[in-house]
Amino acid sequence: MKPLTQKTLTISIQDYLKHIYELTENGENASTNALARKLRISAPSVTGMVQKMASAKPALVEYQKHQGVTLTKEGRRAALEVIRHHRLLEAWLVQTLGYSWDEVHEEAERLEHVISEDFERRIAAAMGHPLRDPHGELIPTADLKMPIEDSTPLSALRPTQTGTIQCVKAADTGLLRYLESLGLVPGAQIEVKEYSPFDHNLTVKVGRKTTVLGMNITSKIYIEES
Amino acid sequence: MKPLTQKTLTISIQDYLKHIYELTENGENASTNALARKLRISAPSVTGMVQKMASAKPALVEYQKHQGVTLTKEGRRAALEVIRHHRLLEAWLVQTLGYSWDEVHEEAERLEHVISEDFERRIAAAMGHPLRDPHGELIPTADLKMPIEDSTPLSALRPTQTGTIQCVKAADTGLLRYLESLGLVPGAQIEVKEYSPFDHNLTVKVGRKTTVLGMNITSKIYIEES
DNA sequence: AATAAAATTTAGTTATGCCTAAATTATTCT
DNA sequence: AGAATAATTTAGGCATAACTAAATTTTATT
Repeated sequence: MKPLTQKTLTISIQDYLKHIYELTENGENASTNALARKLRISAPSVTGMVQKMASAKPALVEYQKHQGVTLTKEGRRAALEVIRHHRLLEAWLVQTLGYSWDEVHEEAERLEHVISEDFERRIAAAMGHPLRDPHGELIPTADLKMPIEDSTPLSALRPTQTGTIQCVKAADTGLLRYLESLGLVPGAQIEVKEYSPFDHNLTVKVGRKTTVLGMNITSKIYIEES
Repeated sequence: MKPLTQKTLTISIQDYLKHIYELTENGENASTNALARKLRISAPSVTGMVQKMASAKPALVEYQKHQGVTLTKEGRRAALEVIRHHRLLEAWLVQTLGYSWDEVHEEAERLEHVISEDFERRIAAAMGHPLRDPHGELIPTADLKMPIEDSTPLSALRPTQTGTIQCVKAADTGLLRYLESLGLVPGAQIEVKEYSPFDHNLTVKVGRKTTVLGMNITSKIYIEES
């Protein structure tokens, strides 16, 4: 008996659902292997749990051997509930406790599983039912529909095109701090100056700063064109 | 496979510690049976876990067969940490989200285990480092000392004595609502009118209301005499 | 089409935290 | 003190969610 770990590193069903949702947003099925990588557990563990979630009543996922998983209506609702919690919490932490956008993710990650529906309603109301979180990500509605994102990845823009940053799809603290230092935050005006066909790098101007950005970044920033 | 319960109703070490703290506040050891009743699990389960907590390094409790449990310094710190979280959260939920004092307990019960030290610091600072929660219970300090409670149980007062309600030690929603309807909330002035030696009932006057209270209630209300 | 490589599942194991039933130890009563 | 009762622990078991190693199925290559 050493430090008495307990706190079983068991992954909650909610986390399974959330990650399956993220993997299937593009319409594809999520492979059990991809899920395993994302959840940082072994592939057999995922297969086992996915089989249970599929044979639960009501079923949370659809699953066929070697075909990967998708969410059922039930499963999707549960996933959107967690995502709504997460994003409302991020907004709430920033607005009322002065967290910065690079600090909120971890905290929200833990809180999202334990807040009540009452708590959810109260913070949503207190903030005037926000549509997006501090990164600009859309917040699922109270009736658990995901609004449609109409902005385009920065990576799809070409020189002379301009727009407003709508959303930055990233959770990593270091990256977020870096992007903020460049002014690459939701609401910022951006103009594409140059495009390099070799590596798909874009040279962009934000405020009075000009920066060269790689695909790894431009694919994560979403723009409302103007 | 039915509704897929998961969410192991496993009791966290933090909860064990919190309940042991509550049972040993009066200086006595906590019996494993009393703990079992409080945690609503079987006595053997408690014995097993308590043995682990005692042989963990660092040990969280001291335990000898048939002698019950007490907290070690480590264990007490961990317990006070959770209690501090709980009470700060209750205060914060009331102050910033408009919860009433009878609604906060459950929510705080779940949140207390997942908030970060950073979160704790932020809400404490935002509220100006409150000394008591909405029920008047003392909040352990940031360095994890429990302040000393200097008020007396209402049950110890006798006619003509007066004072201010300092603290109401109750968590039950119904009881709290009832007490609030009688004006029996922290800060209220109270005067003892009559004492019944048979059943120890007290007749008290709060505001312009006069009420007869049984021991079950008077033992839970703490008064600062005046 | 056959074979090699990769992805995925099955089989079997482990650790944990709970349980019930039985055994033991402590306490109370006459 | 001795017997009856109550409190507590030991023993043995079960369920769950993870794991590794082996088997199988799918996909890619020649």
